[in-house]
Amino acid sequence: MAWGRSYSFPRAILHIDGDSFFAAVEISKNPKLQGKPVVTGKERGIVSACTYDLKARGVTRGMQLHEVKKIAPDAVILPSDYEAYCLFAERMYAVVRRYTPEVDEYSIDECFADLTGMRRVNRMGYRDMAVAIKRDLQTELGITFSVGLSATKTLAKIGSKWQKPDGLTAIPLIEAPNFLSKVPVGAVWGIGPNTAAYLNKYGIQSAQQFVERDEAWVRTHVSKPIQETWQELRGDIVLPLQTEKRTGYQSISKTKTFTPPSSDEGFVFSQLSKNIENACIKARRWGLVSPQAFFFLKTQDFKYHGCEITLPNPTDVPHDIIREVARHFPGVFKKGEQYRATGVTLLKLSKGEDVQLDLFGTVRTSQGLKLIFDSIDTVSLRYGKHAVFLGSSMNAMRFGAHRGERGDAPERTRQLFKGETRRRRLGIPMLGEVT
DNA sequence: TCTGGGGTCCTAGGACCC
DNA sequence: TCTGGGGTCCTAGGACCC
Repeated sequence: MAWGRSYSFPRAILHIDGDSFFAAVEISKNPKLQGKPVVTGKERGIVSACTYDLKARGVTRGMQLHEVKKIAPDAVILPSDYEAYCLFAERMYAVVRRYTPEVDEYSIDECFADLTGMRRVNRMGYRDMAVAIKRDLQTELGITFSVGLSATKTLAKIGSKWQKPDGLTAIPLIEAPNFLSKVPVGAVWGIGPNTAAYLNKYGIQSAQQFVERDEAWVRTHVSKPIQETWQELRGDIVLPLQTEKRTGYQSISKTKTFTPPSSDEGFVFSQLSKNIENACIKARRWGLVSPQAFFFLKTQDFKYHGCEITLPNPTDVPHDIIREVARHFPGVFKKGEQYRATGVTLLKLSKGEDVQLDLFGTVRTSQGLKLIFDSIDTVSLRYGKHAVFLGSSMNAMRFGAHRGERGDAPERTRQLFKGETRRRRLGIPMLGEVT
């Protein structure tokens, strides 16, 4: 059995969680903010992250920023700076890698590390390693972290959550029952509200009560992911660390809420096309192509109406997708309905076979660009200037010329479209002309 | 939870085939 | 035409996470 590979003895898994990460990065970037109540998420109008003093005053994630201002007029509200957060995340991973190569870059503000077998190399025990890593992170990043040390990812997560911010909690297996009896089962990583309610029905309130169920019960009563959680809580590793870098995505989605909501068909479609463009930008960045996409419209009462479409060929070009979406859009859009958001998901992504096309990379890129602009033009033509936020004179071009006016308000556009069938309005019969 | 955006995996059940 | 049994593939939808 290879040293360090066997899971038959307990392992030392660390979970590291940045405290109010985005807000903390902002403060680290700009020390003048030190000690001030900081909120990020300005661009979305809701709280992405906030400092602990604000949490203590009742500010929560997702809260509307105008609510925040009422509670805390002194709050410093900043837009998100994802580049900085990514940079800090990279620095976090790098610090941890000084102690072990086995690092799982779980998310932008969290990671797992397997310290097993590193005691000789680092000349210290596991707990001391956790202390040292935490200290290094704080010194070098100027941010505090909460850390959990235990035998599995799930248990380490419970540890890092145990004391926040700036905590360090080790849960040796022998002490696990004590800890787990104080943890509500719904607070366990992987057990959401639905599963928690389900387990409660069987008299399971604490994580420990779940652990105490026997294997037969678990096999027959909960799904595979929850069975795995059960094993992890008992100290058996079933969720190994993921130490490989991400190479792509299974799916890419883009959604955007607009306020106020709209019942204007052209406007809603234009939002969708914008999302498609953005999704394609991301797909191209990763060299991925999609053979299938899903789009949806979200009504004001948060109902989703959508449609899955098969693309003529795997693609990363918005033009290809917008064309197909336009075909199915009229079947999904309901007149008079108020929509608050649209979204698109590119599905079943695979690597575009551009490996040998690299030679023609520039050609390919410029073709792509051309097509993108083609599609922008196409959409602008069909759906009005709202379709993309560049062309300002579409309605003038298509309708204004003979009407001697420009229709820019959604209501106006609707008036202009009066008398035409929806299909006609959406320009479907003209697809051939534009391509 | 009066609700933003981006992901992953699992499962039940239908379609289809022998 | 009806009946039985069993396998695989696919999809819609659920649940969860950050």
